[in-house]
Amino acid sequence: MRIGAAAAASGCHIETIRYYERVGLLPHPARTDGGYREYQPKEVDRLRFITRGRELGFSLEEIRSLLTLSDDPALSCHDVDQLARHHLADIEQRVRELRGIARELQRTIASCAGGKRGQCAILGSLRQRPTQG
Amino acid sequence: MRIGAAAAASGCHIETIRYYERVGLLPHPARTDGGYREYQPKEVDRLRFITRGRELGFSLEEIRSLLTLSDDPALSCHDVDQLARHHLADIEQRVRELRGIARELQRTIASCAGGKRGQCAILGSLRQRPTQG
DNA sequence: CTAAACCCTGTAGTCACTACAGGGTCAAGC
DNA sequence: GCTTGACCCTGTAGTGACTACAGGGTTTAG
Repeated sequence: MRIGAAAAASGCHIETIRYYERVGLLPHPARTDGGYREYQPKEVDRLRFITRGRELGFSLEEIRSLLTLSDDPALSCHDVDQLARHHLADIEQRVRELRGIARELQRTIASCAGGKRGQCAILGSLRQRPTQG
Repeated sequence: MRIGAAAAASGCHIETIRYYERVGLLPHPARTDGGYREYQPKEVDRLRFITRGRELGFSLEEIRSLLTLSDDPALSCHDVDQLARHHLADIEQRVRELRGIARELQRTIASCAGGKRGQCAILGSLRQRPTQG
């Protein structure tokens, strides 16, 4: 199939597919006489693997590792597990940080209380050092 | 004060200060005879406002808006409030997404169960479509 | 035969920095 | 006066993961 169909099958933009090829995540596919990329089912599977990994928030480098592990016939499940756990820990850390930020914003917005006067609590909070709590 | 001191006072890297100046978030400061940037307290305050906004996850464009609103003598508190609420909604959306990803990863990791056999549940999950749940 | 849909390459833009090369300035110590 | 080192300057290029575009070529349907 050609790149448009591969894009439709994988939920990945055409430009992104070419980008993945450029950075070496996808092999160079065969070409038609007219110079069009011609993808085999196996290559589309690989592309889906990548997009799925992206959906799960893995970086392209992490996906590169996962692909290497996946290609390995003597499948080292332990390495995959380690990578996934590490990634999970990263995500959980990000969630904690964002929740902290959200709490602080909520507090700031609440203290604004529709104030019609010249003193804006939100701007005031930005002018100050972070509240520790 | 010079840029190094301004960096220390604001918790912002020297290169980042120059970058903010380049993109127009900070005014061009006065220069010493030797060509060094010379910052006034007011400019350091502005820099702190920016770094604080970044800590709260505002984009530089959002901070640009906040600075404009902050500079406005007829302070439009409503606009500030709207911007902050919108930003909060963005963050909460991001947290929901990340939590969804974390849940899915947890499930996948759990189903791996230290398997010593050739079938890795994590890689298997990546080879498939997203689970809908 | 023509128009539209599809595809190609190569380059540059996005965001918010960060790193570097290759210089200049300034203060302290000898 | 001279050297050493800390500090600063400009300009450019790199990061990650794309995205957008210019300026072309190919294929297919009517």
